[in-house]
Amino acid sequence: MSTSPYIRPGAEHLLEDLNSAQRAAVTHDARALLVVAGAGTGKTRALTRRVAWLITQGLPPHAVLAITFTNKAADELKRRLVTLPGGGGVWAGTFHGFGSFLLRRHGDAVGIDPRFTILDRDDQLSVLKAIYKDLDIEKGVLRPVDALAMISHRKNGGGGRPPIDLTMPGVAFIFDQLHDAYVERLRGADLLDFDDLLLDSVRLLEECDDVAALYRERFAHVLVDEYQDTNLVQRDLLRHLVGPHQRITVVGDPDQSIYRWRGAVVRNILDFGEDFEGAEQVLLERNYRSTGHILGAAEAVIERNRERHAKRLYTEREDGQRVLLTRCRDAEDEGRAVAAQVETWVRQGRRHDQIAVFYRINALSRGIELALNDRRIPYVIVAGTEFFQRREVKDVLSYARLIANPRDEAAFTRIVNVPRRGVGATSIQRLRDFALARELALTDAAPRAEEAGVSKRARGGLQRLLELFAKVRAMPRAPVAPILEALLEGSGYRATLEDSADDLDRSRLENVDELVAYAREFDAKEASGDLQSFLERAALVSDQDGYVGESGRVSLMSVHAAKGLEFPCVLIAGAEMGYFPHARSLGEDAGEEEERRLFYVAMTRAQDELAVSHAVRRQTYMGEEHRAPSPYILDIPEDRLERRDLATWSGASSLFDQPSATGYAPPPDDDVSVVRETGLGLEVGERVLHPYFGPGRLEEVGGGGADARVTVDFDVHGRKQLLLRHARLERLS
DNA sequence: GGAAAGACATTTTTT
DNA sequence: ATGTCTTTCC
Repeated sequence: MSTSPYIRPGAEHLLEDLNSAQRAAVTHDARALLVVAGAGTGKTRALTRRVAWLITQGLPPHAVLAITFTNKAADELKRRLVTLPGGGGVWAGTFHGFGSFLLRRHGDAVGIDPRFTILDRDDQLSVLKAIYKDLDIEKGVLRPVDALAMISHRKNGGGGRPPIDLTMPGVAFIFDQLHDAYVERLRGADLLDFDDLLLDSVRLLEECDDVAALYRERFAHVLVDEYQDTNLVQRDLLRHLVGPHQRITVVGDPDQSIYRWRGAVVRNILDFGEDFEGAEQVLLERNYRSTGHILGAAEAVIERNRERHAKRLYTEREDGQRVLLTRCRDAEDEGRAVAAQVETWVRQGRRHDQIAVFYRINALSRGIELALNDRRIPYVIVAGTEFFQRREVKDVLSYARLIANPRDEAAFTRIVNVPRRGVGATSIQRLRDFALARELALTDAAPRAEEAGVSKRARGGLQRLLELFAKVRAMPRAPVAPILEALLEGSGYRATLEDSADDLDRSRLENVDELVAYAREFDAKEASGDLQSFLERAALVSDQDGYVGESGRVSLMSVHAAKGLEFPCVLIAGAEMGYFPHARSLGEDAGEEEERRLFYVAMTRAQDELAVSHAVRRQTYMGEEHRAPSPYILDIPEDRLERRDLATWSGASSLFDQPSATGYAPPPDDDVSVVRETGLGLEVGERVLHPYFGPGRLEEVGGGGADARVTVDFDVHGRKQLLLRHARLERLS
């Protein structure tokens, strides 16, 4: 391992409080460096320090490109660098932000109007739905959401499972039509979706040598955080950006790759050495975050994955409390158990904001919220419906988008009749048909509404809307807040909310005001910020960017939202088959491995205390289901667990008042004729016993070796597919 | 064209 | 159980 030969004066303090592996990561002079940083090993710290280090070694800050997963991470990085001389010049942002940056400047070289608008998922769906109507396509054969998923899948360069089955009769034909129309529609209206931001950036660098040369010249060192969650297009972007004389550093942890469904490929980080010549790596394995029991339990879970990078985390912390595993009768019980546990921790001196509850799917928050409300425990939901996704906020932004880009069809459709101005579905469709036939943008068709056969009433509404746009377009593009105000007043949007008797509209009005306040703040802070950069900011902020610690409340969030965070006390709810792993991932190895990583990510957020709960029965929209505990729990060594059972019949609810209830018998150990690793000794038709599902009949054995999977028809729980490796089946003779 | 009532499907995670 | 889409009626 080679490190820099000498240290410039003044840089030593950057290394003082680092361990030797971290130092190596910070000072390494490899052309391409992969830092594999396990959970809680000081990854962000190493990355920030490395940037600082490079700068103190003489690299000009503006020659540094730092790509992070969220805007929050980028802001954090910038904040820390500001203290360095010239540190403010670093370009830090997300992949999508960088793509947007490139295309705004050079998009015209590849036929993209630099005034393009960024479409989020909602907008994409509305464009697609309009296409269904225009092309007279039934939604029955292929749902818009699935078509969209497939479009995105294709844009991301395939990889993994296609979201829809194109071999189904008629599907491929319809999909092709939708796909082509979608692409064409976006291009025609200067709209880019998230995927386009990356894809077109790659195209730009590929096709325009001078642009590529310009940025290869400018960025001498590229750093990427959370590399395990990059997709193929992002990797290509980096490869085009990083020429032979540049350096690249990527940081990540393959065990925390949890965005496969969005196109991320773990192989990116595993294959880093092949993608970037002369790559070297540094392993960060010392965990500073968790107690021995928590880390040991998490490691035991993740070890079972096959596709991983060899590493073994260790901690020098005490073992601490065992992982508390609570078996609950149903969701209601689980909610109460969670609330009781929060109270216990608070009694022991924890603050509410030191506690977090994680779940696999957002829908699970409901039951927990109810229970916390019952006990008057303050909480905050992280993510959920995010501010910029709210209907009213999107409405106002759509107005603003039409000022910036008059051809923004998605925005036009959204607000043309909000508030009501007599332009209903029929009028919109007439207008659209008219525009389509003449290859016009919707807004260009609007003045010719009469030709399009739009009714007189609707024409009046359109007229008023167009006048508003003309008026506001005459305003300067900065500051932003007055533009929003003018739109709110001129459209009657605010007045409609103010006059409404609906409670919901009340809070909508507040959100609208909050948006204006946000714009004011933007105006004050961003000296060069105009409407376009404001809209860009609004389009590219993520849920995770909104998280604030120190709220004095318990945090509730999905495991995905928890990525990158840490809490002294963590509860994981719903640790059951169906959630961990999620039902939809079953039957696909890569998917199941990701589910395990997800559980691992959840566990490793915890610093001091970790509690896991599962319910044996759960109410779904189809009725009541029996739930087996998550197989991942079975992988936690018994001596790191403390079990509690609230599902036995005798006085379960009284147990809430005595948290130290006695445990139930652990599942039988693998002694008697337990079959693992291979299917040897088990035959189809045989009766078998599963520790949680109970007795059943073996119906099918598929695959071989460690990947063998079996189908068992359980007497009580019905037919299940299991990975033999994890199933712990016993023969019942 | 619009509001209200009813049908309907819907649940993974989101830059 | 909820929110979204469709139908129905004014």
